[in-house]
Amino acid sequence: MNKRLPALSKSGHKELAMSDIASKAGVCKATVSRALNTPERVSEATRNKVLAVVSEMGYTPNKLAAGLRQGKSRNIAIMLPDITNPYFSPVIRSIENVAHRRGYSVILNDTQDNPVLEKTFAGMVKTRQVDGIITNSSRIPFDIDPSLPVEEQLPPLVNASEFTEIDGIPKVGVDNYRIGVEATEHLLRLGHRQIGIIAGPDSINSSRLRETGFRDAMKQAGIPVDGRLLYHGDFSSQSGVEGVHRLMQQRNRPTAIFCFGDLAAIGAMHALRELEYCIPDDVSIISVDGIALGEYCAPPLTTIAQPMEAIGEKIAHILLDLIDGNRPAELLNILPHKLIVRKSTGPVPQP
Amino acid sequence: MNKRLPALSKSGHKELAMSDIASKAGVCKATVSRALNTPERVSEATRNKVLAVVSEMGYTPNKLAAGLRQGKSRNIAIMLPDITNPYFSPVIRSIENVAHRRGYSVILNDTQDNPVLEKTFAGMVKTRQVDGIITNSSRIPFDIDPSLPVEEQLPPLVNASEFTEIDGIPKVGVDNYRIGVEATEHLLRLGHRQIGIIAGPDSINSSRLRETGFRDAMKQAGIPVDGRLLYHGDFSSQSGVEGVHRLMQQRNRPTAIFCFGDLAAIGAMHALRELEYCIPDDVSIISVDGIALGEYCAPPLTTIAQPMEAIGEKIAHILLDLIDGNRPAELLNILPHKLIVRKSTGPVPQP
DNA sequence: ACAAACAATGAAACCGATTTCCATCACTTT
DNA sequence: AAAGTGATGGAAATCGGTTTCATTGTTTGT
Repeated sequence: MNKRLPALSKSGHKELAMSDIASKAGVCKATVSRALNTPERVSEATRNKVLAVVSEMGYTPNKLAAGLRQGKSRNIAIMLPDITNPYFSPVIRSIENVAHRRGYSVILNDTQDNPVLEKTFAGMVKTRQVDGIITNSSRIPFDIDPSLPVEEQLPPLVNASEFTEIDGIPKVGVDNYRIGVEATEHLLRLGHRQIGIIAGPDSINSSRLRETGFRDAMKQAGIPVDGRLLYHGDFSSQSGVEGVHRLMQQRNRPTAIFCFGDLAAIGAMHALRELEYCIPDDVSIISVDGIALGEYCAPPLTTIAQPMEAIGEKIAHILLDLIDGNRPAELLNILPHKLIVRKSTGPVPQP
Repeated sequence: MNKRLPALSKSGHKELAMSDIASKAGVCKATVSRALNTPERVSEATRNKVLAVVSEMGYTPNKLAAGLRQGKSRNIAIMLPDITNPYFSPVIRSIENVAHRRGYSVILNDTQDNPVLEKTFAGMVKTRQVDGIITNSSRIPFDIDPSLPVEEQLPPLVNASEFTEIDGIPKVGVDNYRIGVEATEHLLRLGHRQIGIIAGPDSINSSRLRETGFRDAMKQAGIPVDGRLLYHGDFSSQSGVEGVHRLMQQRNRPTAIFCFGDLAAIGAMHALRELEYCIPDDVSIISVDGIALGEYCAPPLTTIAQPMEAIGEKIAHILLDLIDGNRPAELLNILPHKLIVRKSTGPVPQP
């Protein structure tokens, strides 16, 4: 039927191969490869000749071929539960920046927090499509045999933001327990005693840790925690709305709400405004993340900011070091968070 | 010095190759390949035997090798000016979804709107790292010879959101002129006569088009456009703040502002609140994009929403079709936008 | 019953780089 | 002057698949 065409590109000519450069320059392929990759191993004269031909003909080596030979794709993958959460954007951006500087490209995987998809994407390292993986999940998408050392069973892997319990895996993130404590302490300092939380799912580590920090800070201050003031959402704005509805209908209404993510806080503030509560005069709101938009909320959001850029850079460097065969100096990398006090928190209302 | 180790993986064993499966199954490589890729070309008995060995040994083919032979990486790249803009997230997510369903992975490139970086990333198609590219820019990062047909000079490429003037390139986006017209008409319908705009850079096509739509709608209504009510920012929230400062200090203050992006609108609303203007009682705000957060603004943002998911899907399908050698039915794909009226626009204030 | 068509599979070429191994050749060194 | 050293670069192996081509055995058609 349809005659098979020779493997030509659309424009009708085959892509240049290294052998074309070699013959044009009157050397062999190996020399071209050396001139390009290890210039010091080739005489200056030859190198210049080769390089001239290369740029004259506009040659670019085929990375798939190089990758096949070297067993490296020079790609890394980043798996995230939800690319729509603005928390991730700056992290991704700095990962991408570092990767690019170090000669790697970044493949993005939105897993929707779905373990099946996580496993699928994790397969990309077996297929050599990527050399390493960044996960933002408390699950790691590989089966490990607990009787053997973890490092020997895993590909280059960095666990970011959300930590697995498994040891031996490099982790980069913040101290969620301290964040929980400090957010609560900020509210306590302002005189709040009825404090509600809009947490994340209990299955999520960072959420549990923040909650523990909250409880410990409350206990420290000698204030009993009212279980009805604890709402578990999913970090979304919508869950912030629902959390406020739930919390504000309690007899013992909170005068302050600690949201476990800026997105939820934005939803919470929206719901409070709709219910005609004033922020912070009736209810204070504090949250965690430090997304750029927090500054433009009504009122501007008090939040504990995570150093997203620094996190991204650290993640990328550790992963690429791992790929280069270098274990990181520290397995657990906790980066400093920072309380940013804006207008959404204020003194407890006088009754 | 350091003895070169044999090419073993960390866990001390070489990755399985197709030949291992072949010998274990008592067939040749070609048959394994066929059993995996074109099962109908292999007898049922052989196929089952091969598949059994494959799953028993946990074999996954090396995609770099396949890619090299086929001249395809099964990766696509998406270049964006700023991954931090929440407009892009849903677009990326649906591109990624479609790509995944069709067997492709997505490489992300944050170009920071930098033409040099754009060219660098565009090089990924020459190196065979990706099979096609999605650009969100009015520049295309390839040199084209105007005397030759465009299609023959370019790799599979889809131009999204921001269009180049060059014909012959598949484009997916919205009708920015109509968006400009309709946003303006909405304000006119509410009785506004002094309308300001916080536009994007004049170098950006979509911004110019929206501005033209705005001007035409004004002319249609017989209202002269006051040049001092036209502010050109960069779509950022900060530029929204600055735009408001500029616009509200004019003698002829606007009673409504049309922002060319939700992020800018959020900044604008923030600045208005700080200056103690009421929205929409003193000033109405309308914008374009339809990011999720618009619903949670104070007040909720009236905006002309772009169908981000649909855009992403269309982009991905066209690009992958192009890679498969199929030209799209339409080069210019304009998807329907939708005015979402919320609380940030209202009738013109009575003086 | 015999040619033609077809299905199933193996052998080998191929994709395009990198890397190993080896042969030169020019210098030192003794 | 012989031997050792280092720089240079070519030939060929290699990475791990896919695809072409040839071979064999089995149907089908007349």
